[in-house]
Amino acid sequence: MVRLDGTFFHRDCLEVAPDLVGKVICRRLPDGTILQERIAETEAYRGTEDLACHASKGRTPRTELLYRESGVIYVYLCYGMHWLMNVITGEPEQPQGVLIRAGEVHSGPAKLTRYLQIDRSFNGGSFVTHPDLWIADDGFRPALRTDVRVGIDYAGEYWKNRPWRWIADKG
DNA sequence: TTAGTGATATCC
DNA sequence: GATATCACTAAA
Repeated sequence: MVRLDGTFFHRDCLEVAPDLVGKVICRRLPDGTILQERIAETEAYRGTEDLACHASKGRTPRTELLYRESGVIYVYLCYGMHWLMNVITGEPEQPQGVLIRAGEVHSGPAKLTRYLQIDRSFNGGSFVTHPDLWIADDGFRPALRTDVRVGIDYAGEYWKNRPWRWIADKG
């Protein structure tokens, strides 16, 4: 198991998102327990022109993290009760990131963060340096398939139909 | 299909 | 200060 470093995340989100599927997300709890789960699904959000990307709404305190350096952890609350976790990718000042959409065991972005006990306290940290949250490569390379992104009907026909969701193929 | 929940942005 | 919106989930 090798922890992913800055060079892994320092690429376009359209490269990082498929590469993240099959990687192992690791979380050390306060009592020392280490949780691990393989990533089964990711989505890419790319730039201000991508109407599904939060940065398309403008640069605000909330979206500021998208402009930070790759590897930064972006966690936000959705529908008042669900924490969603992203990793920032690409060049600083170019807002883009990858949503960790599901694990092998816990399907659904909010189920995964609930299992891993991730909340806003991780927002602004980094997958490269955080002592209790990181992503590792154990050499496994799953077969992938793609699909459109979920829950972005508001983004218009073009962006809604980008095949920017990557899913580990079963079997 | 719908309720539940609260941060965020936008409009007074 | 008020309101509308939202990268979701569970129950029915």
